[in-house]
Amino acid sequence: MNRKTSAAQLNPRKQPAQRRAAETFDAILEAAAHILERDGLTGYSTNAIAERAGASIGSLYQYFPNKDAITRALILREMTALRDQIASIDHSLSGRARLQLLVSAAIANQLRRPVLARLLDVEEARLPPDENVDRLGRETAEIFRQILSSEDMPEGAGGPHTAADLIAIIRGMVDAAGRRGEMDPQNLTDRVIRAVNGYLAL
Amino acid sequence: MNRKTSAAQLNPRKQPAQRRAAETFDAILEAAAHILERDGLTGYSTNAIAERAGASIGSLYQYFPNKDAITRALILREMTALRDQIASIDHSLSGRARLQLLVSAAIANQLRRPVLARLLDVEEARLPPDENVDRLGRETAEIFRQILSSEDMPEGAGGPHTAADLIAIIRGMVDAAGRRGEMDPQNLTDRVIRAVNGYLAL
Amino acid sequence: MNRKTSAAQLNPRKQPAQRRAAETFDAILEAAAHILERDGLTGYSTNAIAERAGASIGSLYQYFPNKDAITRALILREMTALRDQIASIDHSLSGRARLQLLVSAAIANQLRRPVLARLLDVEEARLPPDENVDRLGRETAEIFRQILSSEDMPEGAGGPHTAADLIAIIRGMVDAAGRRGEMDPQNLTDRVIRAVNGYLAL
Amino acid sequence: MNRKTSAAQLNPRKQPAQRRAAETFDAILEAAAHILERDGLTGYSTNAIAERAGASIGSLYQYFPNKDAITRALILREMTALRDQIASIDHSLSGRARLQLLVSAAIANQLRRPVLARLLDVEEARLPPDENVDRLGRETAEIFRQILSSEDMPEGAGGPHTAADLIAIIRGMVDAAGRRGEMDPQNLTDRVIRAVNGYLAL
DNA sequence: CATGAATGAGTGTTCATTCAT
DNA sequence: TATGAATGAACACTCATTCAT
Repeated sequence: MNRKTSAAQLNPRKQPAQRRAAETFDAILEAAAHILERDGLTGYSTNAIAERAGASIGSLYQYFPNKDAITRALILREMTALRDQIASIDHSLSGRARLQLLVSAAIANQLRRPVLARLLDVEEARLPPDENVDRLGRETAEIFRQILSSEDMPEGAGGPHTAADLIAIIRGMVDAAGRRGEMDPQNLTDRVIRAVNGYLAL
Repeated sequence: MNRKTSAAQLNPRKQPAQRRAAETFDAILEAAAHILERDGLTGYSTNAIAERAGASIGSLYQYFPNKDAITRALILREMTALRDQIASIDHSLSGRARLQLLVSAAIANQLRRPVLARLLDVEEARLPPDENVDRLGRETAEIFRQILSSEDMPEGAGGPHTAADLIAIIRGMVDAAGRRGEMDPQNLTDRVIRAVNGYLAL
Repeated sequence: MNRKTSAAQLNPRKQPAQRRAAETFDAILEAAAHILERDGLTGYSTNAIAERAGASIGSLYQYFPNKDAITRALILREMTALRDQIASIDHSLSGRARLQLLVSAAIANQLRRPVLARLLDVEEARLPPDENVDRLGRETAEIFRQILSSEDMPEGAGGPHTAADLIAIIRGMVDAAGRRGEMDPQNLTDRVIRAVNGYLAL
Repeated sequence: MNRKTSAAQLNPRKQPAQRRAAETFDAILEAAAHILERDGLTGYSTNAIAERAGASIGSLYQYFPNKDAITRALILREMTALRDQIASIDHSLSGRARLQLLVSAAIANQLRRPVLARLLDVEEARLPPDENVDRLGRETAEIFRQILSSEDMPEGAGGPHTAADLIAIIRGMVDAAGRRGEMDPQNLTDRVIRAVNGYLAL
């Protein structure tokens, strides 16, 4: 896919301090998301992104040091959305209630833009590890773990792989359904929740 | 002067009739698998495949009409392995026993060469539909369905999405574990079986 | 990751708006003409054209979507030169006088760069029909027809094939002379005019 | 088109002494002619020729040292046909009568397989000069000259370029008609004869 | 002699990235 | 800072030709 990825160049170039800069930054990200959804990895080129964003290719490179940095920013954007959502779950609820909200949020996150989510998964696997992505992943897993270690949870629900397994089950099922063109999100959600509850022996 | 782009040449070019030909064919496939595992999609080029196979680029194109045909042959090879394995499960066993064997086979299949399996999944999603791949997929799902509709299986285990869901759960969990570099296959297998059984309410 | 072969991209990619762009565009065209003359179709490669034009291969593809588009632009350039020349013939002259000017212009056009003209004829026959080329051809034939249907022309001079026949006679004689390395253009012109007048029974 | 054309390798490799050899030789030539007519220069490859001839590519190279030698043999075959035809014109006829037969033969020769004739013209221009081709051309021109210098011919009909001019006129008109898809050979023949007679001031 | 698998230089084309304006 | 023309390494693929069997 890409030429060379010198390690130090994987994150956005500038903090978009000014309004206009932030707008261009977001426009590029959303353009990238759109192209990825509409044309897949095949059509995902920097020139296409810049054109769709209404920016010049030169401008794009003012905000991102290279193409992978755009992809990574997109991954971070989506991961952050999920993290924020599950971080806001009411702590006073029971473990079980919080778990249902957690799982629903994860499903919704994957189901909102399923094609984009799938391709970002693929890209995430291709990219070298990134500190920010890793940190967000750890934070998300930590929230899972807290909920899974509530009193009303079964023994062992808080095992070292549980959070990762749950996310993998959700992603796997939703991605596969998306590929098959499955259309009924409620039915899909029911099945995913069944799988998660079954895994947790709930 | 100009290229001809004959639309749908997606399958191997020649039946490897002679011994030497069959060897070259297999060498190319195995080289492709190796490159995919070692370098990912980034390094997966026809020239790299040919070099690794110890063949010239011209030879490669004697056996495959284009790059995608190599990938597809690889997908077929892996799918066939799984299909054959689960097709040989003893029909006289109980439904539950056959299901455990089925799931174990699927896990083993994904776990044998996890990186390869993952990337072939990605490529399969990108490639246009192929009759042979589709047929193999249908045959595999049919075997799932037969086992899931045994007498000792729960109601609704034979639902329209069950086979696909099970495969998605297995692939999702094993792929994610592979990405994290998880090392204990027995532990992973136990968790996958727990998830599958939970999903089936067994 | 395969090529897209968008079917009918046969015309220049960008209007050379800026000065520098126009220069590069022309440099590519003239380089293509030069290569064709010096090395024939054998040496007529995009890399050779770019190198001779002092441009990179990437630049070449900024101006032309593919190799055939270069050839077509060259054909149009030569056809336009002829059309413009004969379109400017003084309408107040007698039919016979205008015919002599017409034929002289056509001979001169073919004689100016005989090798190039010949090879462009060959390529034109190979290329799929193109609207612009066809239109120019029709416009040119129409001018022929107008002159041939003057009052002082013989009966039947305006027949449906007359324009095409005259062009074919001129091209055929001049091309063959060029191939034989004939050196005296005046002598050649005299013979061509004799053939044309003979054909028209003038 | 071709890689390298070492001068000494342009003619058939062996005199087809034995019957079987002669058959294969002819089969290859006719296959080449057929491919050229059906697929143009684009499809004119040694592998296609061998396949169509029912021979292996290895056999093809037993009879011809390289691809250009096939083309050249084809050119010789067609030139020989014309030369033989016009050589057999009855010497006791008047110059004018012999001329009409001559022109008719040349037209028929070009009209018999017009696409093939056109493409062989193109290839002849691309190939380096060849002794056999040159000799045949000289012989053909000599026959023209003899007829054109008959007593009943106009002054100057036997000029140094007359034979070449006549051939060029005929080829040019017939080729162009073929390209336009003209369908009425009698009408075309009439016009060609008019052009020839006009050129000769007959 | 015949075969056809193997070769590899060469071709057209793409696209991430740079830099003069 | 923004622009977009320019760059060129890299890629998929072809085809004339060779040579072991």
